[in-house]
Amino acid sequence: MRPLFHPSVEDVRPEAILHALSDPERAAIFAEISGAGCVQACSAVAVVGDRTIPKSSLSHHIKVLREAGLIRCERHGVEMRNHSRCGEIDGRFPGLLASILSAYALVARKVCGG
Amino acid sequence: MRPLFHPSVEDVRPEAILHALSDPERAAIFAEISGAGCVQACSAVAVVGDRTIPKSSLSHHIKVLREAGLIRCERHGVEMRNHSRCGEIDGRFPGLLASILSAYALVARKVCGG
DNA sequence: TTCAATAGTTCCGATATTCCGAACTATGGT
DNA sequence: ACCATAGTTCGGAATATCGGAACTATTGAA
Repeated sequence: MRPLFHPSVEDVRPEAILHALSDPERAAIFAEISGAGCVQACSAVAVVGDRTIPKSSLSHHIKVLREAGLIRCERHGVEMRNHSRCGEIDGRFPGLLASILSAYALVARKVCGG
Repeated sequence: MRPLFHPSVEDVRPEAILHALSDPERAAIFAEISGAGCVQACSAVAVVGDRTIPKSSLSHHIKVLREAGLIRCERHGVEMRNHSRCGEIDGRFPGLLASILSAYALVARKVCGG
């Protein structure tokens, strides 16, 4: 299998990032990947909140995140490992990802009453 | 004409903001409204870059920005005045709008070679 | 009050996107 | 070679977006 396409940092576009993260499920997936630094396998993030995401949808979400430049995906044996590109992106668009993830975290906290 | 719906600040959702600003034209419109503090009439923002936006599309963009909580719209006589709600939103999601607008500004600068 | 001009909204068909089950592909173990 | 595991692609239904044409709201003039 040929290596997956990843945009270089300088090709990353703000609209792609915002679009990718404008889906709360995708944002949650990205937050988990970023939090863990490296999340092993798509299946590891297949449950968001109380909903199990169908694997075709999950595959699509991962692809959107990858093509937006937000994550880096590598195959290790039979599974895929997803790494956040948070650091790279932050170098280019300082504070962007942090403020987006904080915004979602704030709302999640409120909704859950935690 | 009954007053337009505007969400209160605490009802503003991150996904709505990101979705609204994930369209570069809409982001440009919002940037202009925010820059001017108050932009008079939709027609004042009807040209983005080198493209003139059809008025039905513009009306739609303004509606999306309004319903996301990003702008406040008031009719003054025959025209609409659009105010940025940047301050309110920043109180709730600190740094979010600033980093998004900066990201777009950075890319625009690069593309235009200015 | 009637008419015209201006500013924006709504309608609706064409196009594009999203969602997800089913079928398919890739890799590792036996 | 075969099976199991992990993920991707296909395809069609549901949904969203775009924009021209028709419509509505407001002001000002006759």
